Amino acid sequence: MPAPSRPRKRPTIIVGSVDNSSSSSSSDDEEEEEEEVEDTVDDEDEEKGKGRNGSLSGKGVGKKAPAIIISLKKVCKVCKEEGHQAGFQGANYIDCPRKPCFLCKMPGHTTMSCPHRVALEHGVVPALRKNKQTQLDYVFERQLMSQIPKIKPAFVIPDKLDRGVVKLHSRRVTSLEFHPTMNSVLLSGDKKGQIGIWDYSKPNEKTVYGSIHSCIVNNMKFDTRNDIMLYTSSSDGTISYTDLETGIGVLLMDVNPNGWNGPSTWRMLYGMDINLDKGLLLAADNFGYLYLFDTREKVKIGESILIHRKGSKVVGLHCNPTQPDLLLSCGNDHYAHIWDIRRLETQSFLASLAHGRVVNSAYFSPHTGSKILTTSQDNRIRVWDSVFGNLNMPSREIVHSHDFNRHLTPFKAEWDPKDPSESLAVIGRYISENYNGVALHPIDFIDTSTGHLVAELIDPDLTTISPVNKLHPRDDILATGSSRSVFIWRPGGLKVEDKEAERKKEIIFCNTGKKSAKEKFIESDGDDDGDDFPSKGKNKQQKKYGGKSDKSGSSKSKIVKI
DNA sequence: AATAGATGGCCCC
DNA sequence: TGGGGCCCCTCTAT
Repeated sequence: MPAPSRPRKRPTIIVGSVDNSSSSSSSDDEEEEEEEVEDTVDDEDEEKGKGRNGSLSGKGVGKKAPAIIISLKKVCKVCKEEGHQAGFQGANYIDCPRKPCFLCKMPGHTTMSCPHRVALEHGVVPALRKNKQTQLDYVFERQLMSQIPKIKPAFVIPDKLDRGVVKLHSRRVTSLEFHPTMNSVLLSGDKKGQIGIWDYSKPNEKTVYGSIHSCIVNNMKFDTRNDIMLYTSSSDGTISYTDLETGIGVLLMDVNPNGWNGPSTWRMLYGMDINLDKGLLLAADNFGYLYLFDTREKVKIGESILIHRKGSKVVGLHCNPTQPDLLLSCGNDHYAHIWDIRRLETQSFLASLAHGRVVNSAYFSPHTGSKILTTSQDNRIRVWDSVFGNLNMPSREIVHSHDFNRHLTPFKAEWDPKDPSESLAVIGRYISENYNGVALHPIDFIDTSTGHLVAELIDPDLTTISPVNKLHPRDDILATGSSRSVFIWRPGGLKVEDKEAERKKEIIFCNTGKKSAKEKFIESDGDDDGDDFPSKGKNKQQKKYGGKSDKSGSSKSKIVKI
């Protein structure tokens, strides 16, 4: 894949004419809103003006400098050139036409007209050439793939959902994990290091532990042999092993034993996974190194191993569910690597999967472990159908908007662990769509075997981007982390069990009305059913999306089948 | 109500 | 190979 090229640097900002007679700049005849800014600079301010732009001086020579009027012409905020403007117009975002498409990264069109956005399948791009099938592939397909039924899970079928929301965190949610045995217990980690526990069947059962980590909780894994215990990795450079009933934990590993010596040396732990068969905990840092920990003996094993480009962040680690010797890693060096855990040395990977940009996540498929699903910041989800086949090229690339703004948690396409065909994945979408005058960011269900967008989940009260999503291992339930909120979604029919909590709006369940599946907008309805979300969000939403004030305060959430 | 600031990747030198 | 400047459909606090 050609790496998407960023366009070159643009000329510096035009500060306009230093002319106090005519600030009118002729050709702005088109629109009602003349966005000309006039700024009068007098003597003392001129000093500052000089600092920024030396050319301002010299005009007002000699005596008292005349008032300087700076006029800013209507200019594109992206490329700083005149004649067009980028940004929101109502709930539609207009791209700068000089930039490559924000979705597929190709030049010549904008997101509005991108074929991948218009297409129903939301843009599946086949791999450039078909994987050549080897004998191994045929054996593999006959023995393994034949056992994989082609049944899609039920979750994507209903078009009405119940929803629960809770705001446990004071910073954005960075990780989610369902409890392995207690069906309604969800864990959430945030940017500040706090870990929340929420039993969504008993809305008042919420706990937040604030002193386990001091910054971003990047990963949470249960000790499935003793599932009140939780392993967590954090950007504070530690691995903790915490008793969830008491919140008391053990510090298993600290990769900054010498403390803080500035950001250039501070190690942060991103990827982490547990290898149950081998009694191993694997974690990796932001400088490319892998650490091994013996969970039985509670000791670190050997020295750290460089597994990605030196100095680059290792973002994710995943152990193969069926083959304990296989490890998958991904990182900021644009690669995902497959490793043999028995032979871990720098450059000793079994296979290397190239990506256009940073790889946010790489996962083996949940049952057979034979497929690989990756999410890369080049706005592509990639699927390799067989780890035993040709790994030079992905089997499919799916164009999908998740090239994230730096202030968000990276998007990760997550398998549905219940899907026996190992094809359904969920991932939040970055670019918004205009839903009846409101810009919303859906959560997408994608059939990775075809690239089709199977369903998209929207909710008028979910106005923020939802980069963190997890499907329940057994139930038809989706958990979403969006900004500081945690959402639970499930097919309709839920009984509200706690009227008191509902009244206090600590948790909100809403039962949505049935709508035709093809409709891609939200009905506006009255705010009388008592299920509306705190008004703060709503006001903001109306403001932000430009006073068109379609009353979109409905709390209906729905999955729209395409 | 407007805005700063937190923040990471990437490109250039 | 390291540092500085810039990217620009966020979100929140002031």
